[in-house]
Amino acid sequence: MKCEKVTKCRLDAVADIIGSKWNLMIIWHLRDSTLRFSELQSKMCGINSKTITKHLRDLEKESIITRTVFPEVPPRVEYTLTEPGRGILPIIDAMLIWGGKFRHPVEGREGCERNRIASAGE
Amino acid sequence: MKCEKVTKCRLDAVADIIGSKWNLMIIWHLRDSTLRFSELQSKMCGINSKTITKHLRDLEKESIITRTVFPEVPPRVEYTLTEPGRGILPIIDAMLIWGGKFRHPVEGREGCERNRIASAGE
DNA sequence: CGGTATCCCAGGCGATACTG
DNA sequence: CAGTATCGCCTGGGATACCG
Repeated sequence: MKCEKVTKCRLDAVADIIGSKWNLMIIWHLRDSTLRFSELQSKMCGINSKTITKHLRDLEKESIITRTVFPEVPPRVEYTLTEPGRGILPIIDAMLIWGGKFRHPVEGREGCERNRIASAGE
Repeated sequence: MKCEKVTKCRLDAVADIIGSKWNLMIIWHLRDSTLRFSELQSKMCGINSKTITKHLRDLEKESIITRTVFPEVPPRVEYTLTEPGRGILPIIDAMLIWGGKFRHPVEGREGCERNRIASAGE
């Protein structure tokens, strides 16, 4: 039976990486600077450490980011985009542009749902 | 606390559409022709009708595809990409190109996981 | 600090059956 | 043909707690 087009399956594979919200965000946040675990976590609306770890590991496995551990006393781990990883940036840009063109601007006031509760009083 | 960048949240929204494997595939298959429900379904490794229906409805709601019902005796429903929808095509292209550049070609023999079972031998 | 382990629920998706 | 309904598994991901 098999799928009639390989294209589709390729797409399928690529979508596993590009298709994940979290992956996209990690890559995006790493766009112009190396970040540490905690920095990433806080930038991403306080995403769960379990979740972020998983995606970080995936991206590392896919050679999209590199993970550097500094064996210091207060442990430090830094994440950086690799070259292949940087190749995704233009794609994200395109997505954002598309979003800007066809979707209503979304003022930004609503932020992400995840910390609407946290910012409660706000 | 709030996310420091709106960009991220935008990305989040766009990822809801572009970030879904199925959505991507539907859009891709519609790239150069209108297709009927069953055509789409068979092109996509025999994806479940429930699943495909859901995504089709989502995309329709987002004005990425249009759904045309022909009130004929054997019912016919056709799906077509809208203009905004076509705007996603270049992005998918970029994804595919990226995939081709940085990931090993993936000969295609493995097809999609979903019917590896069907092709058993593996 | 940077995780891992555990629990748990909501949702995604497949299979199957049924309908207009 | 083009769905909808139901069931049931599995993963994603949040919360919490603990560790090197």
